[in-house]
Amino acid sequence: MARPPHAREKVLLAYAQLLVEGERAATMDAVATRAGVSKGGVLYHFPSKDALAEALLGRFAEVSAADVKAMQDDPDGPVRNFIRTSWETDADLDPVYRAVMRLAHAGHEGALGMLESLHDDWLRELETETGDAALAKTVMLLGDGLYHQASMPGRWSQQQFSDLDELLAQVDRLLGR
Amino acid sequence: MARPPHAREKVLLAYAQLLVEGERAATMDAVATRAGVSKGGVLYHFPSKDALAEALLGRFAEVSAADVKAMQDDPDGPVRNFIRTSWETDADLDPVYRAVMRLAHAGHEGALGMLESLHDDWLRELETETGDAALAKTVMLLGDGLYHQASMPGRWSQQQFSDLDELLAQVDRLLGR
DNA sequence: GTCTATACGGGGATAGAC
DNA sequence: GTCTATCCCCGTATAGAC
Repeated sequence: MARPPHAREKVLLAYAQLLVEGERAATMDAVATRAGVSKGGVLYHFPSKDALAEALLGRFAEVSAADVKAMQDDPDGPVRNFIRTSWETDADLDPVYRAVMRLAHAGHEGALGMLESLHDDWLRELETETGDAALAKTVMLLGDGLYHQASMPGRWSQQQFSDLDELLAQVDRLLGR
Repeated sequence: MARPPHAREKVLLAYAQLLVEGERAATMDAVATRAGVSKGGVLYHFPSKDALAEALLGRFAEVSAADVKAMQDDPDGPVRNFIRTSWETDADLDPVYRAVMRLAHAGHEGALGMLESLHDDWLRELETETGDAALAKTVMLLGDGLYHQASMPGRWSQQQFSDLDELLAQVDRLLGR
């Protein structure tokens, strides 16, 4: 957090947004325009495009750690927390997660590694609650499915399920509750 | 099918492969090299890069129609067929599907539309078998989860489940079988 | 039908003014 | 700390030879 120069923050945000719209759309020029600064201004804060990606990954590390913590602390348990946060799209993690996913799709090794690591953390929590590896993996798959749908640009099948409860009912069924 | 000039086929295949490795990697130059022809050779068969994308979508229409048909005709029923084919990665559809997904991620409208349409077809078949819309959507989500994992470059969590049977057992449980 | 040569545009990055 | 000007590389596409 730590109040960094406001412009830097806006640039990073613009970069993340543009990534979600398509990795190709995230040019230095487009980032500058959206952030309301000039190309040179962007390059001042981030000396290269890769520096921009690294900064995004740093942000990702922060929010994903917080996400795992929230999963552990949720009174409803990790499974329900996981399904809920995979469903909701306005969480802290979501926009950053989707941006990093684009980087991974584009072949960025660091992005790929961090996603895998978060994936592992999630799975560990799910296994802890369910005590059943196969079951945990199945819940994981449901979350991945939601992210798959969310990863599409535009408004792909936005409302597959009418609401979160309809989906949670299915999860309960799977858990034999 | 119809035996088109062999080179054309090789070019299209190379393009699809490169797309999966990363949309940015699929340059005309890279396609030419992988297909074993020159840049000019590629441009002879496909007058523009967009023509290459259109040809891929045409191929996708063919194999996805065949996929839905196979789903309907499978003696095990649409659900098991869907889960099995989402799990397996060597099917006819798979490489083309993944390539088109990259195009969609890059913001290609046509690719997005065709994926949505196939998605709708799948869902209809699942609903027909289960007679339960929410259940069908849940199965759909599992398949999407598998594709999400498969959509990552490299060997992301290649074997989440040790084998297909472990996953099918979970599906049976969900269906109450 | 396939290749070489080349024109053209866009994106990343540097230098230096303000 | 932010901007303008500029260079260079790479990717697409055209022209035309073989």
